[in-house]
Amino acid sequence: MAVLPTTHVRDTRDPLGARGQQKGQQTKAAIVDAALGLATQIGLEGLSIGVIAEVMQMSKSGVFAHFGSREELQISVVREYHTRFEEEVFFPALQHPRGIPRLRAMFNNWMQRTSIEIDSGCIYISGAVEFDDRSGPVRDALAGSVRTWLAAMDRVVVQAKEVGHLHADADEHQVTFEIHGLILALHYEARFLKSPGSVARAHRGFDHVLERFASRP
Amino acid sequence: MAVLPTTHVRDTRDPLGARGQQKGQQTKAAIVDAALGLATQIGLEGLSIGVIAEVMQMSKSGVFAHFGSREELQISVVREYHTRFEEEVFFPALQHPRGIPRLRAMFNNWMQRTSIEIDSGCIYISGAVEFDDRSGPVRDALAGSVRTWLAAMDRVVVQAKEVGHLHADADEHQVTFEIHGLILALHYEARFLKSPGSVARAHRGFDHVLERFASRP
DNA sequence: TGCAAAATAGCACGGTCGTTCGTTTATTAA
DNA sequence: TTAATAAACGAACGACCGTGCTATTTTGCA
Repeated sequence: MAVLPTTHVRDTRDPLGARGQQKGQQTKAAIVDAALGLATQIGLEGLSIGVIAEVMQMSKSGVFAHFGSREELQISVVREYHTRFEEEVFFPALQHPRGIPRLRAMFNNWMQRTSIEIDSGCIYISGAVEFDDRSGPVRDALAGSVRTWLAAMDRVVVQAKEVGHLHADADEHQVTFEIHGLILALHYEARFLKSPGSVARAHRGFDHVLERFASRP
Repeated sequence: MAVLPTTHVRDTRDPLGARGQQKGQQTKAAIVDAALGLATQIGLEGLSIGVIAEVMQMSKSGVFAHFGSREELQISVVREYHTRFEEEVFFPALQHPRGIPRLRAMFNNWMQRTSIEIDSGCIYISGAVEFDDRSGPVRDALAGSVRTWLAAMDRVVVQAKEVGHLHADADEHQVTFEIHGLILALHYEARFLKSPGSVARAHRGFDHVLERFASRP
């Protein structure tokens, strides 16, 4: 069953690149996209193949065949979310110079995304609750993504120490922990409690963290 | 169906007090207790009457009859959680003098409870995710409980300003917001990510909040 | 002790779920 | 154009769910 190279160039399309996907790959991507949209609202556990099929105007079995199991579908959604999070929050912040500018950019991007997610929900937060005492590949994928992201935050804080913006004995995990708390409080109070003013409070909280850990000249 | 007073003392039992419940009330309380235990682990939405019946060694319909609907059962669980939260976190803190001592006691009790809930889960947190974009009586009960609790925190912060422990222009909502964030970060990083050292970080975060808002002599 | 009322059980219904399987249609490469 | 392959469908399954009925058992009071 080895795939042998053909003697001719495969049509005008490129074999794997840009838009040269097989029909199935396109459909699968569209399903994941739709599923991600649903999952942000009703959670990963709320995902049902029937509902997705309805949204996609496909049969249940048609959707199912692309993944082989509901779990695999959930994992695909987590991976897609991870990619988008990176693209929206992490990479753009790298444009800013190391230290507080980059840290602030990262927080702002994160805030920006969380603010949008006040309406749509965040699977890093809902997923944490849904899978906090379970085990299995979905949980592993989710926790892996979040740990990767928090570790990236840690590195940015370390850089801020290295360039002298934050004082040298600041614990990067402590800084990240407190910032993470602000994001979680924002999500909780704005999305669940519908408290007005939460966004401003998160921003002020971030300033407080910077003040606390800034290097005193 | 008015309950008329009997001419004789009702047996040796007191009519409504301590343990003098009708059999049904006792059973109902036991069901709510079991359901609360389950809900902290698998969430309010994860509650199923069948599983509760199994735990209680009763029939599904026997359990069901006490509540009339699954929703009513969920609300009973929320109310029970509210009561216990008050008893464990709020009331004991009132023993401490107003100002920072009481605020600290309240945070410590909250932390204590959250630390335990690293194993068992917290329905104020899981419930927020499960019901954040839904409406209905369960959501209302949950949001009401949480708002009551956060408002109590606000009052304690205001008192701390009044007695001069925190500076007068500190915004109590900001203080509560940041403290809430610490609790949420603790729950997230300890329960979901299993990161060691989270409890210490939450405590240090609380100290930072106090430093930030303490009145400078 | 007897009797009404309360508590619990048993059973079935309609519904949704993930998954399986055989079939049919659409796509792709020769 | 054709033959092989991929993709999608449709129907059915077993399991679990909340809930509504009607018996049956248990309880509590006279």
